[in-house]
Amino acid sequence: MARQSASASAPDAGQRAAPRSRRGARTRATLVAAARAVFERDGYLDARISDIAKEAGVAAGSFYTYFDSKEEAFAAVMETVQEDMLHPHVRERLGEADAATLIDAANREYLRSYKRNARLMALLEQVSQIDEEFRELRQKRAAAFIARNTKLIRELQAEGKANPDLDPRVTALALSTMVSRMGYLVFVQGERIPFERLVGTLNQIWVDALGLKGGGGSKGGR
Amino acid sequence: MARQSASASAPDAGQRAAPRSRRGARTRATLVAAARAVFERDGYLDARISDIAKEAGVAAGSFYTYFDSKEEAFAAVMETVQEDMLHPHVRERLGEADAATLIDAANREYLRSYKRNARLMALLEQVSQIDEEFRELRQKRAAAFIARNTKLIRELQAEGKANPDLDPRVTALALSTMVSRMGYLVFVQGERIPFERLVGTLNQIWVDALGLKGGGGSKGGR
Amino acid sequence: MARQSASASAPDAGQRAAPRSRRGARTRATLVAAARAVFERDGYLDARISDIAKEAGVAAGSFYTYFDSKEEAFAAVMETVQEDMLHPHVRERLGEADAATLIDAANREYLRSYKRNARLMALLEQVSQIDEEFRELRQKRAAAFIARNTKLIRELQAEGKANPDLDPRVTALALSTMVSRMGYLVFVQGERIPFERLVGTLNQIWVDALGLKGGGGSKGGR
Amino acid sequence: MARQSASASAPDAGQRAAPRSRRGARTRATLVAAARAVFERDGYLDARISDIAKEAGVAAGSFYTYFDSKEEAFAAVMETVQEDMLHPHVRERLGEADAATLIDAANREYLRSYKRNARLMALLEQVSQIDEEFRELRQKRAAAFIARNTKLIRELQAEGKANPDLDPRVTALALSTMVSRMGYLVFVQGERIPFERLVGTLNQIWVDALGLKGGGGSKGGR
DNA sequence: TATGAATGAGGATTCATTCAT
DNA sequence: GATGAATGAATCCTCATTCAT
Repeated sequence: MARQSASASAPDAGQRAAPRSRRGARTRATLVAAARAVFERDGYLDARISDIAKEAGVAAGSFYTYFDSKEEAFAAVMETVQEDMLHPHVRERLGEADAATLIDAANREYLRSYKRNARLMALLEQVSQIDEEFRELRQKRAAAFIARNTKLIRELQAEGKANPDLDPRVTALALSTMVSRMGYLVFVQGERIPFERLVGTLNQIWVDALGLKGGGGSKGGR
Repeated sequence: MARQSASASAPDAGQRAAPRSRRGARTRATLVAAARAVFERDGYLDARISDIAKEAGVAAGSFYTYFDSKEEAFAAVMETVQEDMLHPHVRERLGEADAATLIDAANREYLRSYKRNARLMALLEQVSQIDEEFRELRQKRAAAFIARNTKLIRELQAEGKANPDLDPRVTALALSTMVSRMGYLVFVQGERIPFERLVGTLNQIWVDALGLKGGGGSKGGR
Repeated sequence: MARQSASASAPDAGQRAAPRSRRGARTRATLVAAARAVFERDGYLDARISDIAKEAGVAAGSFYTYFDSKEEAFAAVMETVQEDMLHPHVRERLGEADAATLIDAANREYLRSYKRNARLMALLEQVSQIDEEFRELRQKRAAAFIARNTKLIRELQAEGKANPDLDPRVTALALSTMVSRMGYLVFVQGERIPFERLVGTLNQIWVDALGLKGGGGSKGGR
Repeated sequence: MARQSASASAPDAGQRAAPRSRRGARTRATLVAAARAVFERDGYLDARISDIAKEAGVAAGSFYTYFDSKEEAFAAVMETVQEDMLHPHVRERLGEADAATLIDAANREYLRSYKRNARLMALLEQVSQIDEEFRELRQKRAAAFIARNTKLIRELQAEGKANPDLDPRVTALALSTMVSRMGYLVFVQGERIPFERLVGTLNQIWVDALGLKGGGGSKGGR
């Protein structure tokens, strides 16, 4: 699994030069935090630049010292969670665990971080529907997950552990999308499903869909 | 399965009285068609009332003879596809077919109509991120599907045909969401998957996830 | 001398459609008059759209019903004086007068209309230094004069009445420019020269420079 | 002809004290050069203080160590060409040459320096239309030329070499203005006239307009 | 002197909605 | 019903100038 630097998938074309003084860096950070607060409170569309500045306690014009536009400020906010959303490195941590364990860890990890950053995920979902650039950003991120899972399915098939009839890419797409969307439904839309039941059911669907043989069916929301 | 009148799930608070004259009805229809065209062309946010009026060949003010707002016009547009999106009554048509056949028919039907109305589905997705009212509309629609599928799973479990360990509702949610989201990915986002492979793979995941016994596994994107 | 329609040399690309109602036409005219007043009072750069609207007694936004920008409003103002500035048709009026008489009439006419429209000419001069589009407009206008005078000199040379050694175009340029610039100095900059002395001196320079033979040297600021 | 110190005609009210340190003098010079470059590149109106500072490689605030405003910086730029634009002292150099020779030398000299400093002359022309102060500066400069030429015409008339009927001042104004404006047309506006033809034609007009007797008519754009 | 961040006044512009004809 | 003009609230954004370090 290739490591991806957080900044690689961020749209950073046209970003302002970093502040040159310590004071500037501080102000910029304040603005990013303020932007996050305002975005989460008002939503992307209703967030006004002047409110972000006010929230940060700076003059309206100072916003433009650091960002050219609301989009750029939003991108800066998203960068602050890149690290947390990207991660799992599940495999490295688990070593040579069996497939079901791996899947459980990945789903669990993913949904946990979805929960942690639910408001921002909701925002990204919203902004993706509004701004082409962020639609692409989101897609690129998703693509990384899909690619990883496609590879996983291929390997399991090669090892004779998973149903060889499946199209690895389409299956990975469907199952990944399912997990991601359930995160949205539960943590953003407020669909009431206990965390363990959520993870367990999704794990089970993965395991059954892949037709995993051997290994522990011990997980699952049963 | 209860029939739902098309208007039942539409937000109809504040809707204007229907036009009384024949001319009025014609103008209203023209405006709805124009609204659809403009929404599909420019997206919801960038669609201007004046553009809709222009597209319809009427004066800007005339828009307000029939709608109070952009939202209302959008609702009117969505109503025109209700019938097509609401659908399948698969069961009625198929009679007592086996579960796999039923599932195939339902998924196939759903994805076909998704494809047919892709641009509007994209719009609904967009508007749902912007307007609370339409978020609810979409959720209500989805709820109808989920309820139906929950019931289906319960019945299959009762008949001993499906894995009794599954939580019927969570499973229905996950699998339905998966199908719906794949429709979005393929027909809106442009993810390139051949139709039969798409349907086949999704069917297969349903069948495997439910642990269906007996009946035809003949379908499937293999 | 070819007739030129007033609109031919005006930059009308991108102009708004003409008002469709009588009321609209009235408001537009009011705005043009207000724009002229504000431009003359404050100069082009300091004229604010909102002041023009206020002067016209309409809401700020109404300006944009008729013009897209300050430039367009200025163009509309200039069009109202096109007719007056373009004209002379001196020759038609005078018939076959001798050259000196013709020159006197042309210069006299030109300077009179310069005086009448001095404030607008000053504005055009200013705007020409600021806006490329109007620089070209002014140049095109000047070119019409130059062309006419070039032709006049050629004809006089052909008839043996003017110094054949002169380059007709360069001479026409120099002499025309001289008249035009003197108009600016006297009527805009406020250089104090009595009108008759101004016209007389310029006529004399034309006559002497062209080396006109025969005909009346009776004019001249002597 | 009275010598004029370069600074005499510059608006020096409010000018900052000269830099005291050697470093200061260097920075100031850098800023003046940068200002010239930016003015010539962007025009006066579009030139931003911050761009001048950037061009000079100093912080924005440093600009204000040396100038109070854009106007003052522009004045400083103009001062650097004063010497070159201020003229010829033709007479001193030529001694008692005849009038035609004198005129040729003056026009030639003037147009040459106009060509050399065309971009700055264009700027001065532009700024004169924008800033009262510089309008006056330009007028004062022109006045010096006019005065000199008025005097020249008077002397020629007194010596019986020039047409005694001419109003010396108006004639000087018209002829000087003509030369200056032709410089603008050719070197700024890009009117295509070969230098010798330009000078020759203008000389000829001067000679003919003054009715110069005796001396060489050898010059002229023939 | 130099730095570069912070300030904030000031106008442009858009468009949903109203309304007189 | 239809018209299309009029309204004006609501932000955006720029950039000269100041000032703490």
